[in-house]
Amino acid sequence: MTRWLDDEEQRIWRNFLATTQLVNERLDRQLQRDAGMPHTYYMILVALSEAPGRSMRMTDLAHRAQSSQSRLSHAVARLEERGWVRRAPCADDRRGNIAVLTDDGFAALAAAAPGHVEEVRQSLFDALTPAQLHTLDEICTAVRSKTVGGSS
Amino acid sequence: MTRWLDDEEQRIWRNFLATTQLVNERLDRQLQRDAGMPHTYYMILVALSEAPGRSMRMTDLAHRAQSSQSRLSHAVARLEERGWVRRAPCADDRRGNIAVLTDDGFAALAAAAPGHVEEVRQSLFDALTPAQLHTLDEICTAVRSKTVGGSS
DNA sequence: CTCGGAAATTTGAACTCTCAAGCAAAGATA
DNA sequence: TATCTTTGCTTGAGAGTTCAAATTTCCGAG
Repeated sequence: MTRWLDDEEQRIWRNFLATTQLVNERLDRQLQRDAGMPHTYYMILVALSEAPGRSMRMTDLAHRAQSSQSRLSHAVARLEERGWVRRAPCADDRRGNIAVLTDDGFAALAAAAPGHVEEVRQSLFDALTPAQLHTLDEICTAVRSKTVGGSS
Repeated sequence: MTRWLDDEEQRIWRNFLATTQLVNERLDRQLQRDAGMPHTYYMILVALSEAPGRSMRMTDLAHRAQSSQSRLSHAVARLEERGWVRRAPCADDRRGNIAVLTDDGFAALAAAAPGHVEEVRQSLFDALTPAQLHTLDEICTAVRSKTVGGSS
């Protein structure tokens, strides 16, 4: 009673897989090469840069940057070593930690952004028509809203 | 002269990113949990299982399984330790190596497949209408055919 | 035949990610 | 106030990925 994929579904699935992997690899490679950081770190810096005070609680930051808490914790540790982020204790909750984007971190992000955006355009947007882009948006929303939370 | 993303493009980009990451995570988690292997290993086993003689040259296998040669080499080493794949020298090219799927490897794949397919359906197909699926296919093809090879 | 470059593959080190534990502080309950 | 549970975050170990540097073999030009 397994709902196997037929040939056409298989083809589409593999097409999808190859595509998303391609985009991811290009993104990661560009950032690593030109800015010396993986895409996940870039997302963390972006999230911080958009937060009020360029700072955020670790848990909130994890959600914003689409990261697990453990991953974020490790990543922030590395970013702290580079002087791009620093940690500060949270005033109203002594368990909490706040990650703050430093000026150096902001500068690193600003330096990395143009090359990254260009890669995003070349890897995705430039290949699509406005109509395709619109449908892609709908597709992503549909996939995400389906079974967002699984029982653990 | 950076071609920045406007607000709408930003939103779509992040939607896309979150979606592909979600699908990937679900895939990886399901396989790791239920079959004890990451998705990349699964793809290698699938590629081998579909090859004549259930065997393939390393380089061909790397292409088929969307892997770098280095990654494949490491992966096959691990798969060999589990007895799921073995290496054989290549007859007509002494540099070459052939990866062969063992019976145990085939059995492991067969055991993993149903759960994986179900996850694929739940994570992607079930959320989409036939029209969306068709467009998704076109989108992926468009993205992949655009700038397939970059100058290195 | 010989030399030099290209191709096939592996290896090692550095790095990131995941998972399972492990603390410490906060909240709830009695 | 004395637990008990939950929340926030970190830590360590194990595993996979990447990049650059070998290694071995093949191929073509002299």
